[in-house]
Amino acid sequence: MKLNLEEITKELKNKNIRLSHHRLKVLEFLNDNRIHPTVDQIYIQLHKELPTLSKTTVYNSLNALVDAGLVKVLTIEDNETRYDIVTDNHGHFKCESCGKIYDFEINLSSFQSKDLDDFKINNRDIYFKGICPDCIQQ
Amino acid sequence: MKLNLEEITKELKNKNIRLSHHRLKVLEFLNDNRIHPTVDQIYIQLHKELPTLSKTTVYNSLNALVDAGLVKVLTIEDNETRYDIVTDNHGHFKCESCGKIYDFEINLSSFQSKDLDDFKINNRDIYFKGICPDCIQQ
DNA sequence: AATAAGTTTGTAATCATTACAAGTTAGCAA
DNA sequence: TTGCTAACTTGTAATGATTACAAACTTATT
Ligand SMILES: [Mn+2]
Ligand SMILES: [Mn+2]
Ligand SMILES: [Zn+2]
Ligand SMILES: [Zn+2]
Repeated sequence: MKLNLEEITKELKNKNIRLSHHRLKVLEFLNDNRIHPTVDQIYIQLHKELPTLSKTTVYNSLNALVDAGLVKVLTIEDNETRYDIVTDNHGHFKCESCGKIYDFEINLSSFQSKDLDDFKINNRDIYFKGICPDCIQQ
Repeated sequence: MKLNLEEITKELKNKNIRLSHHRLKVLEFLNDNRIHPTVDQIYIQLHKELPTLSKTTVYNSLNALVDAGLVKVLTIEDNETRYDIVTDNHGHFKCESCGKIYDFEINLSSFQSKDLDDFKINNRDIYFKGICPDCIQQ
């Protein structure tokens, strides 16, 4: 999938965030590598192309992109923050054997609970864990 | 609700974990304060009664209780691990205004995703965020 | 080109969590 | 009851992720 730069620049402009060279690289990485990467995975890879890139910039860029709503944070594991360029609602499954994170489609609006009738829900995260088919076969 | 000590001791024994004085205190705190507390909240409170208690012991105790399946970890926020003595499946809602975490009932097994037909699911976490009724009224 | 606002960098600081070694306690068996 | 051993607790040090900050740099606008 190709990034729509005009669209993205517009989104960012609303929040006085510039689409700098490095931020674009981070976006490209997320777009080309749909693996819900950690900061380190992004940094190590991009640093090969951009030797002057600092890890702080990766953090700054990701925070700016999250603020602009272009990227979503995943806290499926408590010791590693991951990032997802797909912001449409979907569920995440982490394999406890190989560590891979899978997307799955799920109708989140069907998750109604009477207990929440009077609550304003802004965000829904669904995290499952278990064993993926590849690892079951071993 | 009263803790069933025999039951708990048996659970722990299976894993060679003793129900020591401090662990029992941590369990009691979780049982009496259904607020999904952080390590710090537990430590600060218990330290008043047990001045020699160290924070490491709170971590050790919680890890042991989680290993034994008596306590569940919540990673609803990436910068603070929380703990729940209620291990039955239920959802969690965090109010972005007051920070309070609410339980809600939800039938997780009734929501299947075809994408996960071949996956073995061990754990399901549902985290919602938004504004709670108390904060909406302000 | 001048300007101002936003960005990047490197380093230092912070915060949560774990590692470790030494001393203490609990549970079991003699 | 006593002693033994494994498990537990403690304090401190180490680790790892993330943020703070100031100086240098870049970008967009005039
Ligand atoms: Mn995803
Ligand atoms: Mn709960
Ligand atoms: Zn797997
Ligand atoms: Zn609230």
